[in-house]
Amino acid sequence: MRLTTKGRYAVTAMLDLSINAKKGPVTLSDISKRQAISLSYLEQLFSKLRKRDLVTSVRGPGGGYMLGRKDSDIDVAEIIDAVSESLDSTQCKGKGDCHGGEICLTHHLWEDLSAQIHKFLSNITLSDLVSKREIEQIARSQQERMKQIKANEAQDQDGIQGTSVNLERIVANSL
Amino acid sequence: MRLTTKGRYAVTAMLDLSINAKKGPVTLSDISKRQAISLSYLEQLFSKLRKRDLVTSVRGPGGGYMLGRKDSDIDVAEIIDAVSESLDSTQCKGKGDCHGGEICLTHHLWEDLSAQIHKFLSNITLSDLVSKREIEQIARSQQERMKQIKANEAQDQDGIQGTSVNLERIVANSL
DNA sequence: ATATACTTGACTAAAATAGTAGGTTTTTGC
DNA sequence: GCAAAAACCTACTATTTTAGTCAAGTATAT
Repeated sequence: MRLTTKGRYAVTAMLDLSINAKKGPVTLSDISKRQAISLSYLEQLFSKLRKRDLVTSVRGPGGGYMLGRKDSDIDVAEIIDAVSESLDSTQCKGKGDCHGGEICLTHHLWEDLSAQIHKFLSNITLSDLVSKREIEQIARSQQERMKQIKANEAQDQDGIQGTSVNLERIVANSL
Repeated sequence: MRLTTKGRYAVTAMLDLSINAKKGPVTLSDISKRQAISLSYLEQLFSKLRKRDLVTSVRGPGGGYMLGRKDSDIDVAEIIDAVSESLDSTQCKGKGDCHGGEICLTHHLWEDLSAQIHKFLSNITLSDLVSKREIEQIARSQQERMKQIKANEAQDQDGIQGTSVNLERIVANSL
């Protein structure tokens, strides 16, 4: 288990989906604008999320991404695991031995620790997050702005980023 | 709170101190050999640990580092905090507002999450870790080897690393 | 005095993170 | 059928963080 900004990006994007994809697929382009995450980076992340069936995709015009399951069935740990690199358990994988047969020193400890952090994060679902009142309020105001943005596509991007609430940045400073 | 290899290195080194510095200071050079962490990287880490008074240093011949407090008073969270980069709370630092006065979206959630992970790690002390029986056993066999190493300093380093139990590597694959 | 060992700063190398660019499918609507 | 919208895919680049190296100090026990 590794906690870095990558996982936060992923959780933020999934949160955005959870809020905005209730009535149909949402494009990465929209998420990119709302959360100020680069489109291609989102593509990379969603490729991994799709492989774990955390999201489903619809191709073609009007397409986009939706949650792969109910938001109450998707937990934070799953999302972070999906986008984080391989767990890199090069040695002593659960066998309790390593380094020439000697007992694995702090192995059990860190396994415990890791397991407990994982368990903690796996008890928090997307729906837990979304159900916070303030989140929905701000999400609504973002949807309002998206309409304006779409109505006036020619507008410069600085304006969009300057006024749009930035889920990612909010998330970034806490974990 | 950020969980990366850096924090694991630091915790591993502190564990080594906790085990080996009971009767006097331990040099970074010894830790470097036992845990296969580069001396200079240890120097960087211990500089930060010293600033937080997690370790004390003794200069001159026979000097080295010791724990700054009882191992039962040093927790994992403190160690990770000490070596990890600034918490980077560029915005909405506890004020609950950001982005032009709008309510901070997922701020409270992640603050909670971070706080709970932190709390979890702060409940695990070095002495908790050291008290695991296997750890002490293997530590003793490491001390035996150190004697041999010191008795025959001219020996090549590959031999040392090849036979020495590598605390760091054991730790690395679990979190 | 002098060897030991901490201390500091500047520098380099490798890895992970983040972003760019350019394409190819697939699907919809005209 | 065709054009546009969107996912999908591959390769490349830039930035940041980690990790390690080097060299010149400073303090201190013997």
